[in-house]
Amino acid sequence: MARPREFDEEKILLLAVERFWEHGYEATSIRDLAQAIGLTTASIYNAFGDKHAFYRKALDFYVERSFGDRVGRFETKPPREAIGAFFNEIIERSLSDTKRKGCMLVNSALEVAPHDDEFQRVVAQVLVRVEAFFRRCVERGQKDGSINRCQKASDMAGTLLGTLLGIRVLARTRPERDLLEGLIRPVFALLEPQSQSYNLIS
Amino acid sequence: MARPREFDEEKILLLAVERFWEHGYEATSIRDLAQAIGLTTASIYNAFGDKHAFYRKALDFYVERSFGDRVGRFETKPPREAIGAFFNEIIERSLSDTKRKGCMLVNSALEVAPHDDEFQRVVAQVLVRVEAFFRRCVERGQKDGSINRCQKASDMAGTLLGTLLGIRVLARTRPERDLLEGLIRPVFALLEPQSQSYNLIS
DNA sequence: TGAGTTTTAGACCGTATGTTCTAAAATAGA
DNA sequence: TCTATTTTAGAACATACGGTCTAAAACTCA
Repeated sequence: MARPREFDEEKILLLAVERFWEHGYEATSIRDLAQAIGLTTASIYNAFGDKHAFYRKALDFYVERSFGDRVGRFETKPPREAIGAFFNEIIERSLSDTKRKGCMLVNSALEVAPHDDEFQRVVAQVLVRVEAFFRRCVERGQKDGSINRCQKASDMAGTLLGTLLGIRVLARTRPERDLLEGLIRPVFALLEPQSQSYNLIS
Repeated sequence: MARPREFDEEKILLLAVERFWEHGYEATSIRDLAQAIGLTTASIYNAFGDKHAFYRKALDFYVERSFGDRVGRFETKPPREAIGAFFNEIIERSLSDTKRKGCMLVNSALEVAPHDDEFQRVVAQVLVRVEAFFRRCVERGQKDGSINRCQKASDMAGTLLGTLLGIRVLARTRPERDLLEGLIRPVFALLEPQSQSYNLIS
């Protein structure tokens, strides 16, 4: 038919994610991207549309990489463990994030979603997915007795989602292990079947 | 001495905060600001320095308005009430935030702090202040028996700070009352002296 | 009133932005 | 091998950016 592409779309998206993730939407120019990726701006426009569409594709790519498999992976574990492993991974990730990129979804939630209905929907949808994952974990745990039944599963799922988002914000300016590990302790205690009798101080 | 200023610095800062808050640092141009404020760019540069310094002044102004008096106001109340009132106010504020501006400090934590040491310090300092406020509340409550002693005050303060930040992120894309009020219920239960026996479902 | 000083208005500077154009290069099918 | 089609490279376009300059305006103090 015609001249074939000289690049691998997946590799391009990986590099695009990297830059959008680190600098955000506004502070990343098409020329930045072109140089980092090794393409001309014309090729980017030809292959991905305009900047808005390119960011959208990068974000989708990021989301699928970050949540797609992860949620499934954790969901096979016992509920308490699943939640614990999820948070531990987030904390380790946050602490080893030397470039302070944070979470691209959270970044998008604050930078682009509030002024753009499309991104608003996309981000909200992912947050709903994460919340649903937490709720399923809590419900399973409450059924098998490994998670405290004092709180409604939906409330607990919200708390876990809020805590997750809080960690991602906090770690961006204060990536301190003590702080992050300390703040999840009470939340985990909340899940513990008889948490109030454990962790007693003095 | 010389020609006097034609504007009131406080009114200018209020308008500048409004725009920086709504659109962020990158997406707000000096011309945007000049027009919104009713000054020329020359006057802005003359009075406030460059864009970076102007944003810094706007952020400081915002912080003092938002945290300065508030923390003091709440600190006179009984500890549990102080924390409860604080969160209720945040939730009401988030739900009535029709422009979805969120919290300018959180926005700064994600947009400017990670790439700028000065803002990194400023934001971290405010977060430390808020955390300290929560810790003082928890410590007072644990002393007078109104707050559960199962968790360390510093851990609880972290949890409260994380929850606060989480709410501010979540509300930006999903400003739903049920979600926000639900998510703080388990956190409040954690404070309750014998929370596990209350809030029992079925 | 006049000298000195600061603020104002708006043109201006160089650069960067998102995006498109032109033309060459590279393929597939006839 | 020729034609059709697509992707490339990079110049080009219009606009917007952060920031400065010039000159007039507006004041204080002598």
